[in-house]
Amino acid sequence: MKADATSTHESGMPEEINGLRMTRQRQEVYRFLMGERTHPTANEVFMRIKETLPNVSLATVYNCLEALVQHKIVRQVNFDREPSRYCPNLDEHGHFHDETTGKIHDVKFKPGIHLADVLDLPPNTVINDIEITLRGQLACASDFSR
Amino acid sequence: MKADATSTHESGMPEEINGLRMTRQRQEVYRFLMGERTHPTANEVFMRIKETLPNVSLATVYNCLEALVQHKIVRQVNFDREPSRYCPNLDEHGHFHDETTGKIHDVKFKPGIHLADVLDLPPNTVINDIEITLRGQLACASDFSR
DNA sequence: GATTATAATAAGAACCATTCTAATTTCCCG
DNA sequence: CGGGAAATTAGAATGGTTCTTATTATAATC
Repeated sequence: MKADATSTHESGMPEEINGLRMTRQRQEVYRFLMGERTHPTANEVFMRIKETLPNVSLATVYNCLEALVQHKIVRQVNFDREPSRYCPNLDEHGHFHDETTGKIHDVKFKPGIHLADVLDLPPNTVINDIEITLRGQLACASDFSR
Repeated sequence: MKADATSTHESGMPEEINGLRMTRQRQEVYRFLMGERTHPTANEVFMRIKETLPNVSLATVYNCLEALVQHKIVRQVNFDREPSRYCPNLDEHGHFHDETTGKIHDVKFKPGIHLADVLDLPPNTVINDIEITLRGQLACASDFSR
């Protein structure tokens, strides 16, 4: 029932991103996502930022994530009907779920390729969002190192 | 608690598909999906086959759908976290969700293109499943007619 | 700087697609 | 036909997410 005395702007984060006011909670969610590359779920974000903001609520984490997604600051990634995951990589890319390790990796297109170019869509189709997800096994030595 | 006297094989359906015994319920689910191209949800399948099998249960519809999916007879299609939809088209293809009409359309690749070929994956990666979903608006006159 | 309006947050209840459980029925195979 | 395995049913349970309501923080205005 009682929110923190969340003095909002002590960190080096801008007051707004893409028109979204960066409250303390949104900052923490965003900062965590930027540092993580494991595509965490809402609950994982929640557990992690509770260390910094002990009174944060799960609902707020969902609210923050939704706001970040709607302002195109992070992307929401879904594998089948598993819990949604969140990704700060805004480049056009897909996601590979390694069934051996459980890890999720970003997958880029080969140079010069854009998905819309290889799909057989009617002319003038407007594409607002694309999601590409793969499941499989990575060869042992592979690590997607860049 | 009481199941129908479901005499199984009066129709022209094979007794097995891909090693899956085609019970009456599975037949009805499969037949409906083959006739529909609207990518129905489990509940839509349920409501429809209840007309033929009044005692069918929703759990059975889920069981049937899962069995059909696992035997690669139909595909499960997910848009974000909306209810799963089911698709009898087994060709490699994606799905376009038209936000204007709410309809879902199959999307083919341009001739000769395979998704795995345009992705930048480590060598020897095993891909078990690919899902491509798009959201957007179809130009007015377009209808994906083939 | 104080006041009011608007937006964001917190806590927990509610939602709903899906899965699970237990009992019953059907199918398969001798 | 009989026994065991598989499938079905109905309803309860699950769990990620959303909703509701009250409270708190921020922005706008005086």
